[in-house]
Amino acid sequence: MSEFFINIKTEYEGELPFVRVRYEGAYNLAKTLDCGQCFRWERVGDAWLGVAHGRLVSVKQVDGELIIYNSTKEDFENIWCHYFALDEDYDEIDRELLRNCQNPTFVKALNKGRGIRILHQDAWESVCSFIISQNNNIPRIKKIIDALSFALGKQIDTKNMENHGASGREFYSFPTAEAILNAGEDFIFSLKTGFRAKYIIDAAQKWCDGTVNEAELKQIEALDDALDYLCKVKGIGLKVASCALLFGFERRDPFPVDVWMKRVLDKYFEKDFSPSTFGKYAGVAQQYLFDFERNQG
DNA sequence: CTCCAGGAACTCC
DNA sequence: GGAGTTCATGGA
Repeated sequence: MSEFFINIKTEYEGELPFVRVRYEGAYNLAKTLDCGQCFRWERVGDAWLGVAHGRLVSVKQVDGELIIYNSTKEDFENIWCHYFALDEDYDEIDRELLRNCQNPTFVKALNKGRGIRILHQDAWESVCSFIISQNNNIPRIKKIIDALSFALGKQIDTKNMENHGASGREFYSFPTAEAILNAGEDFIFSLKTGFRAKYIIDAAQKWCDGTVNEAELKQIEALDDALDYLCKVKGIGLKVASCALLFGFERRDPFPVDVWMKRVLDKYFEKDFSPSTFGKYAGVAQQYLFDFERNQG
């Protein structure tokens, strides 16, 4: 995969390292970071500032390139190339989806949504974030995740990032399961998590004691088995499990069905349509349809 | 005031 | 095994 980007080199803006990446195929950074799959990015001018995998970076898209500030060539190869899905061939993914489904609304959604990519987020962060997402709206999900991170995460150095929106601010990594478990349910509840506090604690408990093991879960091939595995956690049902697997466990076959997706399927698809029709990239199709129903329809 | 938000557990039948 | 209710919170 790194041969795609063989010519990437670390450049500097003052003492701030950055990389410039010419990507292959369609890429829509704004939609990718603002389509509801992630909750820790904010727009700063023409760039996006955010924390992922315990690091603070600023990203912008310009003339067929992504520029990632506060990243060296090594960070790019080890973290950001995969995180931003720059190592995947979305032209091929789109072709595969269109081979499997010619529903006119889906074709329209794909054409409008082309460039959305599914990030590769941290597994625990995905599990926890989508527990918080249940019966909640995106602005408030972000608030709660910020509060959790501020209270229990590790502070991140903002050195050299002052000119990218970090001036006078503090940034924190997403807290580990251990940190959340140690904080206790009452504290988690005090961060306005509501009825989800006990679910977050149960997830942290099972993550820490090995009942839910990231490596083990990633080994499971059958989607239904992986969903069942995550549903061992109280507060994780089919939809949250699907999101967590899609966004945090390297899978592209889960198809999360939420209130928006129910509307789409109800309005534009035949009654007995199964999302498995989309095949191994069903999750990408879901993102196109989600974007279509929320922002285009 | 009511309704809703990237739902899931619980309680009935 | 479905249908209805409940759960915190905040914004529209």
